[in-house]
Amino acid sequence: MEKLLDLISKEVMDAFEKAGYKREAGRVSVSNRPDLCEYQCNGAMALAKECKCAPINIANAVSDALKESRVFESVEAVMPGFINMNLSPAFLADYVVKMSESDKFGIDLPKSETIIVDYGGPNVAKALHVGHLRPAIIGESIKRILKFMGHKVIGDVHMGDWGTPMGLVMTELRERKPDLPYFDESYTGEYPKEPPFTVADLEEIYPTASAKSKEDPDYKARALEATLKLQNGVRGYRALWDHIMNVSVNDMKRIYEKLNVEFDLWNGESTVQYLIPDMVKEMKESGVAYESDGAIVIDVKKDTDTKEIPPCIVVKSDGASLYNTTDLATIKERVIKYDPDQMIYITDKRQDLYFEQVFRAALKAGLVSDKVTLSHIGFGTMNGKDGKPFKTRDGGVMRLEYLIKDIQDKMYEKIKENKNIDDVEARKTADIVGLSALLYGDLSNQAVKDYVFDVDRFISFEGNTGPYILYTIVRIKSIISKYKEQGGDLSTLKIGTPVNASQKDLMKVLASLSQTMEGAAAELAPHRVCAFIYDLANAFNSFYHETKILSEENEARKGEFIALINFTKNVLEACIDMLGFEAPERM
RNA sequence: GUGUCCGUAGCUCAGCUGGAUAGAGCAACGGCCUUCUAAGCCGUGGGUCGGGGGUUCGAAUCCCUUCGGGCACGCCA
Repeated sequence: MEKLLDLISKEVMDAFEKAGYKREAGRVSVSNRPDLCEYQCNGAMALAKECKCAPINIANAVSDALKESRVFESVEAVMPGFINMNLSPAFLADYVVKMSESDKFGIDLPKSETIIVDYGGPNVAKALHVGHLRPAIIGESIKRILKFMGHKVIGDVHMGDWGTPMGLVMTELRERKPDLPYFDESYTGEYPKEPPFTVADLEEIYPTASAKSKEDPDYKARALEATLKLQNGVRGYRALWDHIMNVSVNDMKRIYEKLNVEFDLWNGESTVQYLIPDMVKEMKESGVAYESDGAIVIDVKKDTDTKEIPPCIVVKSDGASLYNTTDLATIKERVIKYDPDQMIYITDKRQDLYFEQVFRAALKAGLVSDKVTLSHIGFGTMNGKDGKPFKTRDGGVMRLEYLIKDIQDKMYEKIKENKNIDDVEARKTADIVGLSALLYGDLSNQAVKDYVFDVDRFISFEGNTGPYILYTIVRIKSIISKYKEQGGDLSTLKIGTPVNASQKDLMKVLASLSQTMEGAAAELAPHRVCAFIYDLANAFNSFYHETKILSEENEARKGEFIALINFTKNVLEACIDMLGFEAPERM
């Protein structure tokens, strides 16, 4: 379906043409003066100079040409040259009915693309912490938005699973349990199926090892040696690595699941190691990569640059690979395996320059064609109420699991205070509503900006929060289930012409969905979806208060109300699904 | 130093492909529950859109400049 604003614009453009002016001037926007009109066109004023006539004359001519239009209820030219319009209720109703009867609410889907979203970026053998929250939920939401828009989207968690940390863990493990068969290079038998450690062990081992290596050069040397053995495929070390991966990945999945975050690929740095030697060789042979200060680099400067862009280092001077190397190899692998149209990376915005370098290097080295869009969404820092990066009370880094639990516990307390319900249901509701608070609190901000993480504000039922949105949905669900109890049948209902102002407002908000989704998808901006559902929830609540729905005596009209709120609910639910949460039945 | 992002109400944030009186929420104050969930709705007060120039009929929005802050700038990720 054509977007509502486009339909209206077309109508006004025709009128401009009919009145003898160029049609481009007929672009319509939502009014910024709702007290005066619903939609406005400012084209007459822009046109005035070039036509050498008063803008009001143009506006008058155009509004005359629109007198017969069935799209508008009223059209008025106002000084100095605004054209103010109100939509015909019947036209609006017709539009919303068509939306409700169409697949995807009548949104015109773009050409379907294959898009890889690279987000998450956790490190194996380390507990997920608050720093992993934003990439996970922003990435997840972007993935869901793009999926909704009909794209084939592949989410890749892309773990840090191949560097020195792995060697550190193995070294510490060897200190503690030197007799394990993994460290016996003469051992040829099967290795145990059970890992020689638990997640809890792992999470304690890494910081210990990391601290030791900083103090003890000898220990550090052993860790590097272990890393090398792993990377060279020494059998015992590989087997041990598999254990670490299994234990760690299972735990990550458990936490990500709490956030409703799901990945299609559990790839990481290790995944593309096999591609690196040939890739580097080809880069050197073709001449794009050359030696500089002992390292292998690719120049990525451009004449148009306004700043100095340092070369992209592909191989370190000690011959080892680094983050850049695996990222380049990953691009190569993705092109071969998935032939994507886009790759989107979600990381901290501090990596802006880094990704610029990698993207240029990938293009220059021919790993990817210029038809493929490579983009980096850099998000800002999550700050505490003091405006400084979020820390626990004692100044440490909070584990993600605790952060989630904390917000869900607080929600539980709040629910128990307000409602008299049993613990099991309260707990279940608290988990759902708490998650909405966490996700919405983050996603409602523009991703690039730093934001203040304020649990008390997020879990509030008032204002622009997740719980408020859910409350609205639950309210609708409650009305609908009562309607059904009274013998109503939803399947026969159809949205009707609005009978009051708030109903019309609600329908106008609904009709702007495609505009919102197009923008959110183009800008990869979940906060646009948040802004939309907040508007929609507000519009519904106003309608709810102005209109008695179930006690409406006119049965046909009651049915039209129910159809409208049911559609509203469907849109709200689709939208919160794109943000990564869902609504409970009651709250 | 160079580059980049940000600066909007007391607080937290929208708005930024230029339009009429800059919007929400929180906090403050005042109304609205015998009736669909008051976790709601309606209303009041609160702003030199960091400052200064410029472009334009018109600028929070575009350009320049300046101040303040965050961040990044070759072997970390």
